[in-house]
Amino acid sequence: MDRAPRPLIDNGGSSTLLRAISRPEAPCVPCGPCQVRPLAICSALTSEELSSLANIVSPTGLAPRQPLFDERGAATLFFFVTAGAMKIYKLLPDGRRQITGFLFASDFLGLAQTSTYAYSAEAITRTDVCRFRRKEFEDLLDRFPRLEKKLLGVANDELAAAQEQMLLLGRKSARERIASFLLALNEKAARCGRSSNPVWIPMNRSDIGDYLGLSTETVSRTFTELKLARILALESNSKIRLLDLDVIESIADGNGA
Amino acid sequence: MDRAPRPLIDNGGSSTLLRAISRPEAPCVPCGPCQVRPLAICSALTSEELSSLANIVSPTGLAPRQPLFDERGAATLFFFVTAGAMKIYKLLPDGRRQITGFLFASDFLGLAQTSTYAYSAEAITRTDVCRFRRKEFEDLLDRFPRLEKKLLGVANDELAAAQEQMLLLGRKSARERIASFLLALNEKAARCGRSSNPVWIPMNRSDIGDYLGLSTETVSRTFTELKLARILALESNSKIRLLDLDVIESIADGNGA
DNA sequence: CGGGAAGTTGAAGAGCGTCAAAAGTAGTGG
DNA sequence: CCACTACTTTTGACGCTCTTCAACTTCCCG
Repeated sequence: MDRAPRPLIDNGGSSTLLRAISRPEAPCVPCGPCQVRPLAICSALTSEELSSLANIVSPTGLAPRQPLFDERGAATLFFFVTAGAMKIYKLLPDGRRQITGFLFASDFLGLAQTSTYAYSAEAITRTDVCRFRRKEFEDLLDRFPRLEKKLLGVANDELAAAQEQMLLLGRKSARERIASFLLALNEKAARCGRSSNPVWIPMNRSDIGDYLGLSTETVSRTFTELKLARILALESNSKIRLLDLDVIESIADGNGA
Repeated sequence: MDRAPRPLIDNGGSSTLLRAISRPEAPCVPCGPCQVRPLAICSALTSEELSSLANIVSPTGLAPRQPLFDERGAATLFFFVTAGAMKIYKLLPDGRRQITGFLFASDFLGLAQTSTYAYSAEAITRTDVCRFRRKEFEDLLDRFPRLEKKLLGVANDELAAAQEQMLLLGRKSARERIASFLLALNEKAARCGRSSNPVWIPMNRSDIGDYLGLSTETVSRTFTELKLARILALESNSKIRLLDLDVIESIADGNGA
């Protein structure tokens, strides 16, 4: 049943075992050829500052379904995603799950104010991350105020996105949730230089349900419904074309037919 | 019908009219006698730095139901709450509302990365706020890195709280939502030096519903249910005693009977 | 191909929303 | 102080959306 790869970080006990998987193909100056830097907060750094960053980074690869860290685990590391897709989520004791975000190249995760992580993180596809020791990264923040300012800006953007998601979870219908989700995913893809419309949907129906507060069945039924209404087309289960952005937008905002 | 006081800031049109209501009782050095400073981010400042802050602050009073600013209005100002209670919320075009947070003394609001506010803010009770011009406050952040660091910390805490709220909205039952809400409100009151258990509930049932993604009727019914189960007692409609914190906690976490 | 996971579809039921009305509460003015 | 009004809260009846459970189909990878 449990075919998931073992976690990168095992914080189950009191020991803080690190089983880092260094990529063989990782260059000596890891940040040099980085493709996502212009979009990531690293863009706030000069090239000298960047080499300070490069000194403390460990490029790491994750297999699909491989956990990166667990809620309540000691928050000793901090990450940038440079390729692939991840999900972060919280669990209730009985197994109910709320996915609070999907992360793609240029996103970061693991920034905790507390000593433990507030959520779990797991790879969806094959994923590459840049790993930093928390302490070293915080030292860097002290030395490079521009980096800290950028981080504050991103944190604020995420807060705004979280509030938008609360509106979705608290007040939108299943149809409106799906429309909002696809629209947001498509816009983020466009903004971050990934292919948009058709938009890549790396997560499965169960993940989408746990992100939108719906069951997998309702997600599936709603996709079918929108497909029959010729509002969207599934080019494959993981690639969706939005046929009329205006209509989808009006559905997402609650004005839809 | 519309008995709400006029907004403090009118950003309806293109004009940016400021109708600030200076409190007559506001002292010349407004931050000097501030009661909430130890809890607010101002605690990161030395007394010299504090006087720089005091130079640019305008203490302002709000009547119950008085709007402070509106979603999409130009984000020119930034606020600390020093007394009272406020709510921040987002609306859908058809009037559905999601309250994304309740704010009390020592909380701040209005920090936007964009040129416009991402949510509306309105006083629940008579409320006092410290008002800053955004530009001046940002200059202060550049001069006092400790203040910026503190702000980043608070933003991170709020992000964690937002994720907890997503779990609530996406995956918890009405009973679990009410239990989580009362527990969180009680804990925050204790943490911020307000009276806890009985906890002060300044918002009405409709506000609670719009915060928890429920109808007012369901909020009322659930209160009645928990009251009959002798889990909580209403000392008045705005003062609730939690009779068994352990039971309430287990309900909030989804283990409740 | 073949087996297992992921996705879809159907039927039935639960939980919460909606509508409606009663009860409680607060503010106002005689 | 009490009556009048308006709003908030509570309670009840009913219906709808979404969940649950189950069976079936499709997809994917060895």
